[in-house]
Parts: sequence; structure tokens; C-alpha cells
Amino acid sequence: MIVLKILSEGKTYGYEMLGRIDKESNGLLHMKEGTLYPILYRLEDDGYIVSRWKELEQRAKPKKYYMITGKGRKKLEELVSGWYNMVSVVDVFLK
Amino acid sequence: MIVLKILSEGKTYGYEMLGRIDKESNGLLHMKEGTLYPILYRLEDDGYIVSRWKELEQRAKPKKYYMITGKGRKKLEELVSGWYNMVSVVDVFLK
DNA sequence: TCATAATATTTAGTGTTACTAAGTATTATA
DNA sequence: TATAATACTTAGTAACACTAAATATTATGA
Repeated sequence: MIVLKILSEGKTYGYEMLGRIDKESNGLLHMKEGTLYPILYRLEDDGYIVSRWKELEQRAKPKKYYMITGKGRKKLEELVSGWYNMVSVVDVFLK
Repeated sequence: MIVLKILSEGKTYGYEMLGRIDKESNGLLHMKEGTLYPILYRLEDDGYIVSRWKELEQRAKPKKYYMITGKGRKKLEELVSGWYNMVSVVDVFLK
């Protein structure tokens, strides 16, 4: 859900997301490569995102940019409302 | 966490918890036996809860009552604060 | 310039765990 | 007397997070 949310705000590539997740969560959510990339592949397999290799002018090494699809935005909405439902259900039990 | 929380409010047995979880969550959290009992066994293996078979007067069939331990209460505190941390971290990303 | 750090992606392997889908057994109900 | 409800157990599967490493390139500092 968080990965989809980040991609809903604009295309970016894997490694950059890792830094952002770390920074924006103040290190509380420290996602490693081995966690993020399989998530990206799964999201892509399911059609929620697409990727494109992009070669920057000065850099020989290309980056793989990910973009959210329409299907992905719909899925994100579902996930977000599902998340808030869960939070409120848990609140019922925790009082 | 929810199972520990329920047990922190008093001892009870598996099947009764299933009904309570269903009812108190308005059916949103529908836990089946195959989900709950393995959780109970794991909690007991880890020393967070203990169980005792209890034979009621009129019933031949005994029920297995579960009680939370001191270690379990400590774990519950950890889980609850971890949960709220997670909720606030996710909120950062969902804005 | 040469080692090291940083950037960037990939993947094999492990362990946890949630859930499905049964089975077993007793008591209550219609 | 069959069926539903109560109550617990367990085998098996699939998902998935995470560890740990490999591969490769570019930037930096001594």
C-alpha cells in the first residue's frame, strides 16, 4: 500500500524509494532492497504498476522507473479504505 | 495482539472468543477456528498465556480456559505500542 | 590511481504465519 | 432421531517478509 501510495504521487525508481521510506518514517520503517524489489515485481505482475528503464544523459547506468496504472490507483483506494477499516476494528478491541 | 488483549480482560476459552471477535467487530474480523487455535498454541508455547481444562458441573464436555501471564501482559504492552507506532508511520505516508 | 563508498538492481533461501478445509466429539434442539 | 450448535484439533498450502549475498557502475578521498 505504501509503495503504491508513493508511486501515486509520481514516478520514481526503487533505490530512491528506499531512501524516502527510511527518511519519511524517521527510520521506523527501514525497508531493505530484498523487501522492496519483490514487492515491485509483484505489483507489476498484477498490473498495478509498470516500469521503464531510463538512461540519463550523463550516467551510463540506467534506472528502472516505476509508474502506477489506473488499476493500481483503484487498488490503492481499496487498500487505503481497507487499512482504515482495520485500524478502527482494532481500536474497538483495544478500546 | 487482539487475542492477548481479550485475555487480559479475563480468562475465557477458544470458541467463546471466536464469537466475541465476530460480534464486537460487527463481522469485519471473522476469525475461524483454524486461525485462532494455532495462535493460542503459539502464545502458550511462548509463555504469554496458560491454559487449564475446566469441567463444568452440568456438562460432561470440558472447556479449555486460557489466562494471560505476566509475561503476556508485558508482551501485550509492547504489541499495542508497536501497533500505534505503525499506525502513525503509515499515516505519514497516507498523509 | 586505487581503494572504498555510494548508487542500483537482482535473487536464492529461510522461516513465519494466516488460512483452508477438513476431522473428532459432545450436547441441545426440533 | 437427525441436525445444529458447541468445542477443539490438525494437515497442508500459499503468501510473503526478510536475510544475505551477488553483480555492476559511478563518485570520492587519500
